[in-house]
Amino acid sequence: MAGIKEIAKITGLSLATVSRVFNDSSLVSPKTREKVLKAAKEIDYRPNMMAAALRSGKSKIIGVIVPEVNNSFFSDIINGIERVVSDSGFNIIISQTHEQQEKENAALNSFLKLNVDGVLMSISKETKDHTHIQKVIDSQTPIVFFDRRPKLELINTVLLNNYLGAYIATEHLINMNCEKLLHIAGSSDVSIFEERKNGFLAAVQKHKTPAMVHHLQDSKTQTKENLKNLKNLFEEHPTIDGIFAYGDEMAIHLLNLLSTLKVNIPKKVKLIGFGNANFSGLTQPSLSSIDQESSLMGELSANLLLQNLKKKTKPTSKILSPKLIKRESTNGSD
Amino acid sequence: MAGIKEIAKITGLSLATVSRVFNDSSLVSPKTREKVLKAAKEIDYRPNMMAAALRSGKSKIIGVIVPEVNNSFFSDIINGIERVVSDSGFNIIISQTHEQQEKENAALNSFLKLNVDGVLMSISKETKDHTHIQKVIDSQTPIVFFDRRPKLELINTVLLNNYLGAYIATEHLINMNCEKLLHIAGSSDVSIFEERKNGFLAAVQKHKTPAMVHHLQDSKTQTKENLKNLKNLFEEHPTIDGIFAYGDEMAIHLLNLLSTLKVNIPKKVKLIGFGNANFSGLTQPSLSSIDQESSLMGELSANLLLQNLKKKTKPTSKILSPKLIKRESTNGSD
DNA sequence: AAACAAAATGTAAACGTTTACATTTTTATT
DNA sequence: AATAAAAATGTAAACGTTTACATTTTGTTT
Repeated sequence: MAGIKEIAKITGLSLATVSRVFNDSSLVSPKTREKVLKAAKEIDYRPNMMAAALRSGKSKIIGVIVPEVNNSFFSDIINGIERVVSDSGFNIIISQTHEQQEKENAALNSFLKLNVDGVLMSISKETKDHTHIQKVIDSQTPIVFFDRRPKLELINTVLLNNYLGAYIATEHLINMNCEKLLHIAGSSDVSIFEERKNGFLAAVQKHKTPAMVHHLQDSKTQTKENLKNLKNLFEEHPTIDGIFAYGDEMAIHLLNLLSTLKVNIPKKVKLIGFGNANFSGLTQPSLSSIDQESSLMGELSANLLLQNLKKKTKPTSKILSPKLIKRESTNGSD
Repeated sequence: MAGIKEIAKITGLSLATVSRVFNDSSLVSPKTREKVLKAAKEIDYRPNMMAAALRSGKSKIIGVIVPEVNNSFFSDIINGIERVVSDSGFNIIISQTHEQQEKENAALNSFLKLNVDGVLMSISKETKDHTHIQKVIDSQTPIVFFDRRPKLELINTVLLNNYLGAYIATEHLINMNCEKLLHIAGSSDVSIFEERKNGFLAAVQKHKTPAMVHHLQDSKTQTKENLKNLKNLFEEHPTIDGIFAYGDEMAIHLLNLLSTLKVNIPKKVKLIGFGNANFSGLTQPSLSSIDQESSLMGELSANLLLQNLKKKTKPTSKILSPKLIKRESTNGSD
């Protein structure tokens, strides 16, 4: 008995007024409010969120789903979300999908059972079926998608302009006097990778720069198969002098591969990645990349969700613009 | 009305038996159990965890506190925790402290309000005051500390033998024929860094190897101040041929610094870090390090907590043994 | 000071489960 | 077949809040 009831007894007030102090404060007089807060402090009152959630239907919990927490992009997003959301007294509960649809379903199910007030998520690469997402939408739980969206209508999204990012990256290579470009493309099943490829193609076409695209055999970046193929590629096309990789991790592997092939970066070949991962500034040479404004993405998503929690607004779509980060890997003078 | 009551009505059973089907299943006959499950599927029943939590006092939520999620060590731990805990039907809720005591307090407070069944945490570097932790302990909520522990008695801990890790790392340098060693030490306020330093000192003493320890001025690794000091250090002591850095990120900075000083790693100087971060295999040369068995640490912590949830056991302390990861930075012949 | 409106407080039911306790049904024992 | 024991089910209160509605208090206007 260390609850609201206790405070009511101490102060001689009713449950209702005490409760109101902690919620809709405007309806209670300053004196009683003070009395209640004093008593609350005295008994070290901690509201029972479960009880409040049950009665009010609002859990004050926001569910966040990311593919992987150990990924600087997503953890920056989480930081952005936290910053916005914790000020409003919400708790966030994070689940990882590890890019598996099954885990995504499980996470959403847990969220519904926990009665989360809203969901922020980036769908997994593997996700094809959207019935579980539809279930969330049907349950009237507001949901905002960031970075990756499902192919559904009328949803809230905060996305990066991947096409533009790739375009900028490619133009940067061209500006640095590259004359024969290569794009290492990510899985064409993933729409953001497709957009990056398209941005690359648009830029080379615009500038009439000779270019080629290489698709990896294996979706895992660092397989022997992939590296062997790449090695062959470079040997067959020695005139390549600019590479745009679909992601920073891939770019780092290229950095290492080219180094073993005694190809100097950036003198002989310039290289740019995508994502501006936390390790991209640490390599040697440091890696030029495209920054995704990840923490801003988190903040915007969270704000959009909070807005939806207040009152159902019509579906909104925000598109962020990526930024070029110039580092050593594209910076060599000849 | 899509709850247990609905199912009771459909099946003609009482609330109690229906509830029992979803909990203490042994007390209900196979036939009725089947009937209930069928009805549950029919109406797509989703238990309301808030109600269950309120009544039973068990939230089925475990709170996890880490300094930073964007850190391969801690996210590996989280993965380990998830693996163990999700099988048992628990949800985990993750909070970051960003190494700030204030955020740690806030997180623990939220956890108590949410009535978490247990807490898994690594205290922040900044934490000096333990009253908030004591509050959790007093509230009878089981708690397990991993990697970093507060200076409190009678607590559950899962720790790494940092002393041993440092010892192994140092011995490895000596085995690779280093004759003058340097340790770049982390803040002496943090006990794990102190242990690493002690391990280093023990190893050089044992092998009678000349050695020195450098303490950074600024706790942030990559400040100009620090780099300048290090540069001076190397110029004053050109005979140094083996370095043990207190962490991998620091080691990478050294890698870059030495490279600009035209000092070849590993031919001239051998370098080893600590932590086996996700980027350590990606640098050039790749970085030798000490692996912390992070995901095992997560699993053990989670198991210990689950055990405590079942029945209050007496405080346990587990110590994990780190493993040497040999890579190029210590592997040069000559 | 009467009449009314606005502000503050109170009463009691409700949220959806779990669970102690009571009752009924089934099974086993004689 | 009677009895006891075990298994299955039922009854109803309780968990700690919130909130619709009712009531009382305070302030304002005439």
